[in-house]
Amino acid sequence: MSDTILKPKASETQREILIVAADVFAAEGFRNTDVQVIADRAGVGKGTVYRHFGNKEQLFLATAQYCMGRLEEHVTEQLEGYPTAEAYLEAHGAADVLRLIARACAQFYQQNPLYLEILIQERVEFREANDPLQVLMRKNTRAGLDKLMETAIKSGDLRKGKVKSASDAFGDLLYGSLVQGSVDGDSQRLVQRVEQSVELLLNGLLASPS
Amino acid sequence: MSDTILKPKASETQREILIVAADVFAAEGFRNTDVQVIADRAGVGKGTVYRHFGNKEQLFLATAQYCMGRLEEHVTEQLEGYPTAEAYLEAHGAADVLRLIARACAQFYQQNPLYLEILIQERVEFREANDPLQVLMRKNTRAGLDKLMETAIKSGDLRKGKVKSASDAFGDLLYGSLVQGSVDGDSQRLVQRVEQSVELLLNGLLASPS
DNA sequence: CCGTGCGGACGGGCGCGTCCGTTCTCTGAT
DNA sequence: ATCAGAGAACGGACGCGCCCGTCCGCACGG
Repeated sequence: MSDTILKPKASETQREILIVAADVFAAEGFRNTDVQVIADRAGVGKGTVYRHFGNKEQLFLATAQYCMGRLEEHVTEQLEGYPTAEAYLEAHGAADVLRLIARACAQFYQQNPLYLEILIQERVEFREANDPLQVLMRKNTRAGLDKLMETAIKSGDLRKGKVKSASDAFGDLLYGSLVQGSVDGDSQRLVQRVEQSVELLLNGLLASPS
Repeated sequence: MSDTILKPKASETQREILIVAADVFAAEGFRNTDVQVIADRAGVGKGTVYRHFGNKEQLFLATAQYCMGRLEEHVTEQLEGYPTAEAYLEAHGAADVLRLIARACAQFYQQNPLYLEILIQERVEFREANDPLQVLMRKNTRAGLDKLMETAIKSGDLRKGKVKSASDAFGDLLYGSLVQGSVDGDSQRLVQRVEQSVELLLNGLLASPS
C-alpha cells in the first residue's frame, strides 16, 4: 500500500500521478474531477491510475496525504536544525516557536495555494466515514501543540490558563487566517496576514488587558 | 379550510423547499445531493423545485442566502434593543461588543450546525465565478467590523495598530473556531470554545506583552 | 513463449433538467 | 351561492450526457 518507495519505477509513476491529481482536484473539486483528465495530464491510461490507487476516493486520499506530508516536511525544515519544536521552544521561547510554526504553514500554502484547496476539499467530502486522514493528522499536530503550550505556560512565557484553550485559539486562528486569506485573493500576502494575526493573538487586542 | 395547509402560497412552498434543501445540502454536500431527494422530502415534485429556483446551483445559492439571513437576524436580536453594533459599542465598550458578536454567531451555529456546513460548502463549490453571495456577504460584515474596530481603536479601548489587521484576526479566529469546533464533534460546546478563544485574543497569550 | 505492466474503449448507472398531462385557484357571470 | 372556464401551479416519467470502474488486447522483457 504505502510502501511504494520500494519500487522506484512504480513509485515514480505514482508520484507523477499524485502531483497531477493534486492540481486537478484542487482546481476542479473532488466531484467535478474526471479521473480521465488526471490520467491524460499525467500521460498514462486511466487503467494505470486505477491499478495504482484502486478508486477515485483512494486516489484523492493519497493525494491529500501527499500534500500533508509535504507541509510537514516544510515545517520541519524551518526549524533550522532543531530536531523538534520542543527543542526550538527551549532555545527561543514560546512566542517565537508559535511565530515560526504559523509562518512556516503560511509560507507553504502561499507557495502551493492548491494544496490548501485539497485540505478544504477533504474536510468537506470526507467529514463523516471515520476520516482516517484529516482527523488523524489533526490529532497528531494537536498533541504536539498541546505539549508545546503546556511547557510554555509552565515556563511562564504564556499566561496561565487552560492548555487546550490556548491550543484551540492558536490552531483556529491559523486555520481561519489561511483559509480566509486565500479566499480574499491576496494569496501573495498570506504570510503577512498570518504573521499579523498571530502577533495580535500573542499580545492581545485590548489596550489594557485584565 | 385544511386545504390552505396542503397547498400554501408560492412563497410558503419556496420557504419549505429551502428549509429541506438546507438539511439535505448540509448532510450530503452540493455535488452529492440529488434534487429529487429534496423534492421528495419537501413533498413536492422535482418540476416544482426547478420552476421556483431555476437549477440546482441557484437553489443552493438561495439556500445559502436563507441561512445567512437567519444568522443576521439572530445576531441583530442579540443586540438587546440597540439598533446597531456601533450603538452597543458606545454603551458597553469594545471588548463586550466583540464578545457579543462572537457569542451570537456561535450560538446560532450551535443551534443550527447544518447551516455551518452550508457556509463551508458554498466556499468550496463557488469560490470562483464572481461569487455574488459569500464574498458580498463578507464585504458587508467586514465593512461593519472595520468601522467597529476603528471606533474602538480611536476611543482607546483597543491597542493601536492597523484596523484591517485587527478585523482580520478577529474574523479569522471566529471562522476558524466555528469550523474546527464543529469538526471536533463538540458542537454542544461551540459557544464555550468561541468565547474562550475570543477572550484569549482580547487579552493575549503572552504573560508579558510587548 | 510466457508473464507482467499498460492503456483506451466500453458498459452501466446516476442524476440534471425538461415536458406535458393533471390539479388547483381565481374570476366573473348567472 | 354556484359554476364554468382559463390560466397558473404542480409532479413525476423520461431523455440525455457524463463519468466511474472494468476488461481485454498489446507491447515488452525475461
